[in-house]
Amino acid sequence: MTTEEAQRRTSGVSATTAANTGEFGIANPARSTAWAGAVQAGARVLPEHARSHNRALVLQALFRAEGLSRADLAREVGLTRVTISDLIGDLINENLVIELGVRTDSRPGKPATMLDINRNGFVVVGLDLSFNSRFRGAVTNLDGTVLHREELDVTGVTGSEAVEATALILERLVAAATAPILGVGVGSPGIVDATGTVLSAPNLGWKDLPLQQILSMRAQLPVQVANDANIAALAERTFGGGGADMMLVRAGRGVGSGLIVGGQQVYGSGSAAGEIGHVMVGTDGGDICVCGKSGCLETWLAIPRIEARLANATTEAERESILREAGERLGIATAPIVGALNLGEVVLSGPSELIDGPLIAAAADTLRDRTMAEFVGDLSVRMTTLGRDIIVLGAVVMVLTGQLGVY
Amino acid sequence: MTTEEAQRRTSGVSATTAANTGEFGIANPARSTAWAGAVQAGARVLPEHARSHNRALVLQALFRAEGLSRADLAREVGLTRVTISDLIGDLINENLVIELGVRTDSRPGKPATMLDINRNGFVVVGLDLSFNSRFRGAVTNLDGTVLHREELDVTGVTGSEAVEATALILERLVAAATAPILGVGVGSPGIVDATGTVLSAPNLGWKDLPLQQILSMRAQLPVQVANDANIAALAERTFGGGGADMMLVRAGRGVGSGLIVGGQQVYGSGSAAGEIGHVMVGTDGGDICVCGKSGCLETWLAIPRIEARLANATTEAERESILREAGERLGIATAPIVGALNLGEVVLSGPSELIDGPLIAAAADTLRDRTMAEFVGDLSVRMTTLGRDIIVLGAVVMVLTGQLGVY
DNA sequence: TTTGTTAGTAAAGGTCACTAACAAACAAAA
DNA sequence: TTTTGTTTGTTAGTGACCTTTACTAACAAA
Repeated sequence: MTTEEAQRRTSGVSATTAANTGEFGIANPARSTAWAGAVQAGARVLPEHARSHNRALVLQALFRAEGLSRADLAREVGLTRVTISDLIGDLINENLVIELGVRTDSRPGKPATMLDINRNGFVVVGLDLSFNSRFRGAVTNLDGTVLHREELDVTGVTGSEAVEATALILERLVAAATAPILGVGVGSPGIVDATGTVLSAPNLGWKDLPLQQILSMRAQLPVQVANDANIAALAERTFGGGGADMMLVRAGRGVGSGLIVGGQQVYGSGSAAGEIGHVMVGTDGGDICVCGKSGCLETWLAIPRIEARLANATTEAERESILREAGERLGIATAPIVGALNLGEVVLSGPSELIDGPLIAAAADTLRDRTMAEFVGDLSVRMTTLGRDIIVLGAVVMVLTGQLGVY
Repeated sequence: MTTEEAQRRTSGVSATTAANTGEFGIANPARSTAWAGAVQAGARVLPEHARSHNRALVLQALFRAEGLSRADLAREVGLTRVTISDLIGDLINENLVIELGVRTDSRPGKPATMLDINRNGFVVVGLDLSFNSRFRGAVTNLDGTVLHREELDVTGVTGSEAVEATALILERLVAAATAPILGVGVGSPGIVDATGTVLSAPNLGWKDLPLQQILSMRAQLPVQVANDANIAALAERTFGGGGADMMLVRAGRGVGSGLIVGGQQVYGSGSAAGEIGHVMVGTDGGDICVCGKSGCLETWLAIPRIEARLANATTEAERESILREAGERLGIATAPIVGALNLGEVVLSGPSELIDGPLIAAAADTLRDRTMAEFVGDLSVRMTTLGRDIIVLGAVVMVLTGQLGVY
């Protein structure tokens, strides 16, 4: 690896950069500048943690509204101009923030120096392993704007071959990066624990696979791995305008979901939050599922199942009835969740030609019928606006949160 | 009010005590020493916030394991002995911590001075407004040990009369306090927002009632109000051995629940989290509910409904069948919630002669049948161990959390 | 008596954000 | 044009906080 490559491949954020350019060195540990990182259950807090929290706040403010001056930030965040200047000084040194020049509009006082996140100074790599037959990945800037895409056919590929395929597409993406890589985010199907170990992903034949560790060693970069539907919820929250109490349901080969409760991602007692595909819906039977039960949500909502039913439909009315039934079943299954968590939003992700129409309308109707209007009156049931990139974007959010504390 | 009374009634925790003894002064604002309080969305963090967080950690450690020395605390919390000594100095000055004497067991080195929370130095007042015909309340020490109880018949009492009744029982409890009162916690039925305003409590005829503000003014004490089932979940978490991902379902006149997700209480987008009584269960109809729908969870699980059905049962088998059906319906309704949140525990609260038996067994069976064993394999479905005091204890937890940051 | 260990305190040092004060740069009024 | 007032960003000094280092007190074991 040449020096330039090392330069490009290694995030310049950490002060330990120089030590990490060796091919077999240890990758940068994920910097938990997010406050949440410091305040995990029963962790002491030092002034330096306050500093990283405030630093993350500044970055967040710059993320959300571009074109802020130091004084603007001071007002926004609540710190003094002095402290903001100090923090911004650090951030500029780390090349995370840049000065855009003086504010042009005419008003009294010294003209302000406009600042912004260095949106193109770093890139993020996002990987989507959720499709059955192909892995997808992208290089994005810090905005989530896709700069480069890669796809890889993985039909029938499982086990360690699938790991190799993941490493291969990651390698290609890393090679395509035009700026230092802040980190790598991976959305994997199955159950993924907090350490990025895939506890179980039947489709890929993975069990207790420490994917984060493997990829991090290979790429010499900070890597974060999480469940695909879960990070889709993250993406919707950050880039799709999702609220603080939200559920994202993803219909594909199977059915999964991700939950944001009180602004926080839900992980669950066994890292299996969102796994609603094999919850039985209703009390009137249903088709047999691969899991052995009858009438699982997946038998109603999985895309192959819907397509199979639609294949027998001859009229438009039949087609609509099939889609409405799928939506109804989704409504029946999610009504207790929406009620118990008092969710404000249910967002759907999947092929829009099937989902965005009678299905989603029926789901909304059913949800309203089966819950108390007083509690869920302003419930919004809608399609995601992020389309097929939602997993990749979720991976980006994961990296931004993990490395910069931005969310 | 005499000086002694003022002394007793006012928490000695705050440095502003002297200013708050006036009959019509403003009560101590709730001290948010908890870190969560300081780190609400987008709040800057100063070194002093770190201090209060660490202080709360020390208090928590002392709460959980009594008989710790300063050096033990240093090891436990991760701060140095010097810092712990400093924090403990403050806490002893505020009478929140006491020295128990030197450790007696024989080991090398200087014998340690044992410390403990001053468990009887302060009391907490808890109020339970959840019963239809009577308000209940208790004075407890910081352990949650009940020192004194009060009950008040409120059959048919609603609206402002119910507020007066609440104030009356609170007054009696305050008069019975034998130590400075740390704060007052109130568990109210209905929907209660973060400011302690009862947005809606049909049974009591309350709507947009700022109960926390009213009681706080009357009693000149910090008051916190929340939904009854929600704080029951808090109680179960702190005093009942509940885990970090847990649901507590409370069957009474109606059906409510409280959720702990990732160790945090769930509030919901409209402060209505846990309201599952009027979620429809199954797809095969059911009795008409007061809300107009058919087959709401309440029509299956509310105690009056169960009792009405049992009145017609002649044999033990019939009785058991009725209870099993109620449990099944509970299982059907909660299965999607347990699956989506990957809960580790479902705890029931209510009259144990009805719930603790076929009902809970059927609920557990149904939950396991309708979810994926792989995800909820170690799901525990059980009765609360806290009995009728659960709401009062929840109120205590709320005060401990709000005033001391302990949870 | 000596040695080693543990508890708690004291002093010094570094980090962090604050207040106060100031120069630079501008608009608008005089 | 000069003066006044406003806004920005920086410098200097202060206080809060936790750490490291160093110390004394008190004990067990050899």
